[in-house]
Amino acid sequence: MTAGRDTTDDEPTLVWERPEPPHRPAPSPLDRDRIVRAAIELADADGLGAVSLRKVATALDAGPMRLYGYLSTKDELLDLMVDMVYGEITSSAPVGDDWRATLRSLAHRTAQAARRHEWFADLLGGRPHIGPNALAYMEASFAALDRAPGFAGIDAVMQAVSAVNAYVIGAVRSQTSEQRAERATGSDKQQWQTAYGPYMSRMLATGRYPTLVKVFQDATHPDADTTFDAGLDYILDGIATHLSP
Amino acid sequence: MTAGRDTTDDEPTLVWERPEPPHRPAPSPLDRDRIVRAAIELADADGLGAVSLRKVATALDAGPMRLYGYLSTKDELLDLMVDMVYGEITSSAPVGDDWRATLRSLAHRTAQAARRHEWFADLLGGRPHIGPNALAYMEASFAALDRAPGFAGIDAVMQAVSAVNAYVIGAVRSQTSEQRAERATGSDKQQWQTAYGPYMSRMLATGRYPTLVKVFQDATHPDADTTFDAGLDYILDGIATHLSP
DNA sequence: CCTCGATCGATACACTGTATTGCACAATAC
DNA sequence: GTATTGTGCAATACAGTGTATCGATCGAGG
Repeated sequence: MTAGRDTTDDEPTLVWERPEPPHRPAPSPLDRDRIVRAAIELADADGLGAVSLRKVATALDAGPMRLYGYLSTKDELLDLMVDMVYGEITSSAPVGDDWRATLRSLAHRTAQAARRHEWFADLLGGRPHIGPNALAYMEASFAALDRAPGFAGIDAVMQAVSAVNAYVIGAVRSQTSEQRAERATGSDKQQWQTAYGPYMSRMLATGRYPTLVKVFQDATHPDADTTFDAGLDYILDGIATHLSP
Repeated sequence: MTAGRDTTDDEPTLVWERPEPPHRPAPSPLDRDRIVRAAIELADADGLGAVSLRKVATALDAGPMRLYGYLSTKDELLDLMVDMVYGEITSSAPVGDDWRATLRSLAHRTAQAARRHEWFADLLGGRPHIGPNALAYMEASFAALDRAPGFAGIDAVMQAVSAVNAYVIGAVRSQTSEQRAERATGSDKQQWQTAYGPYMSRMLATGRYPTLVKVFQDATHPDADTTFDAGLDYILDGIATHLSP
């Protein structure tokens, strides 16, 4: 009405059909941190398998190839995700004076982070972690032991750190595996029984695993935290007993 | 010549062009073990990424879909691969009377198997291992501690086994990661220096990692076996000191 | 000899990571 | 002012993945 333009004339009005710029629709500056955060959000919600460059890109209103301006490969994205979690772990790290307390705190924070980000365990230890935050994690561990008395030289410190790290990696993986199993059965033990029960019953009935039968029957399966702490204490005690007096 | 048959007559001679049956070209019975072995061969040679159902199938002179008669999913194949390695580990397992010797032996055999099969570490601990050989591994661990004096009940046994397993998983992963790094640099330390050297130098120069600097400078980096054994001893000692007298 | 049921191959589909290509704009040179 | 250059993005393309579906072909049973 007002302008008197009808859509019957299609050719000239086509210019009106483009209220948005043909290209560059608000390019949305898009730095690495936003990319990594989007990827982590996807992974937290739907698992590592849901992290594809296409999905990350569309979550940021961009084409897949756009990411290659900030990343050179998908593995690099995964590395950055891992390092961001290390950032969560080392942020506000308590600088205790006791080396055992410091290592325990780092281990606990790692386990907590792995509970928040189930995919973390899948990436942990798979390739060298040398991002800035992973280095900060290592620095905190080494520094705690380096300050402590009794450690005979830097080599002893390194062996202790390696041992604790190995344990944490394995324990976190086990914890995540258990967490997944629990969640997959709908937080209901009955389904697990019906899913794996027959197989396990058949296996245990073969008589080849007498001790496992006892374990299944008698053991009170403690929660993951207790097991995690118990193992951690084994290692820390083992390290402590090897200190020079 | 001899038979006087020319290829100009194509129609009737076509039957000679089929020396092999049109379908079922020697169906090659193909059981699960052969499939798993082929997959392991591929993984050993070119890594886990080279294990695709198509490649495994063609290695067995079969179409990809043929495998689905024996496997229901690719993850199942990976599980079977893992369990076959557990079979290598537990085959001819020494039944020592000393629980520490038994656990140490199992750990060492695991580490050796992981060296033979670099992909093993990637799969280790990622999902529950409940194959027959993995169960045998667990049975051996549990039995060793169950026979041993000093363990107060099956719960103590379970916590000890969990701790050792977690350590072994993490240590094997670290070992494999290191093995890959060494191999990737052409078994030459110079290349690693030029590849990651600049980045590491920059990072260490920031002054945020003073202890890491010391470690890089002063530490004599021992071989993987020594570190592995040292950590294992920490755990075993820690467990031993927690025994009831 | 014929039919039925199982088995296997071919095809197809949605999806992956990434190389390449081409185009629309910004900034620069005259 | 116009012409040119360069840059960054999107579109396209490709090889490869796991797996569902569909026919054809074979053996066995009547």
